[in-house]
Amino acid sequence: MIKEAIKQNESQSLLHEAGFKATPARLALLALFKKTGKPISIKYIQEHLGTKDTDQATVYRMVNALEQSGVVKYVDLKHGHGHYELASSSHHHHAVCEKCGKIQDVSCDTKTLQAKILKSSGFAKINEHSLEFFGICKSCANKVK
Amino acid sequence: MIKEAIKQNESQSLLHEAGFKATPARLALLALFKKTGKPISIKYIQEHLGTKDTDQATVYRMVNALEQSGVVKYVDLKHGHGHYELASSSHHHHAVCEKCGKIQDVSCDTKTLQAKILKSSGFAKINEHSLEFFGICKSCANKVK
DNA sequence: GTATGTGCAAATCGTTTGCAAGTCA
DNA sequence: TGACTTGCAAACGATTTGCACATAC
Repeated sequence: MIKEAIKQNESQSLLHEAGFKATPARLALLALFKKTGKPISIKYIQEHLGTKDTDQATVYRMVNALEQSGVVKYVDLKHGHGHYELASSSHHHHAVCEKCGKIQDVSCDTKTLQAKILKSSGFAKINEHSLEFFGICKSCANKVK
Repeated sequence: MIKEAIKQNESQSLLHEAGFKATPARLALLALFKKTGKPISIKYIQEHLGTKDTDQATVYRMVNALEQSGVVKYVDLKHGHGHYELASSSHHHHAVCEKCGKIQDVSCDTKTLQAKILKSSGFAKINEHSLEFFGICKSCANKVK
């Protein structure tokens, strides 16, 4: 598949540019991130990486390395463990359904928000912020009557 | 001290209303929350509860119980472990200095924010949100030149 | 007196690390 | 070849749990 080949090359370059070797596990990880498009857990990654098991330690190491180089982003969804997603997509946050766990992207006017905080907090610089919403999605609301 | 007595009675009623017994450890915990006024860690709680050591397990149990009854709030400051603060104070968020760990309260227009999200997310209800800022406070910025 | 709360130790969960062996460039 | 990666197992820190004892009401 030409399409697949292109995608793989993209990932390969991405890794090389970040200073990493393009190993099968890493390519599979990036493909998984692209495929799901949502924040996923370490466990989920492990179970969906491919046919052969990739060690937990390796998954953690890959994800941490990619996080430090800015390729992926850590997200805390209050599930007791971390979630990660590709950082490449535009800046956004999440709404998490407390019933079914469904995750919805939510846009965010970063500049306004951070500028406001900068003023009121007395900080010299705001590097980043986390913003997550927790509630009930419509389909769950309907189910429960 | 009359003032102390009043405070203790307040805490006592608070606990009773939430369905808990007013044990010394719990009263001390509430007093500590009131005194510090900032999100604190389990470790900090353990070390500052009073003269005699309170077991870790007890601290966790107290804090979880109080969280479930809505008396305290869990805050994730990306320190690798949870922080807690009294929920009674007005709704606000935090700016955390990545250098010195200083925590600054930040106000937040909850209604506007949640209403906006409600519209754009397609959720039936938003129960809560987390919003934390990470940056460099002024005194750290000055130190580093 | 009885339901709750506590201390202690062991268990569990998520995550990190040391080291020897394997792989990409 | 040589630096970077991986697997495995052990270590680790945060949090939870089982159980016998202690305490608030």
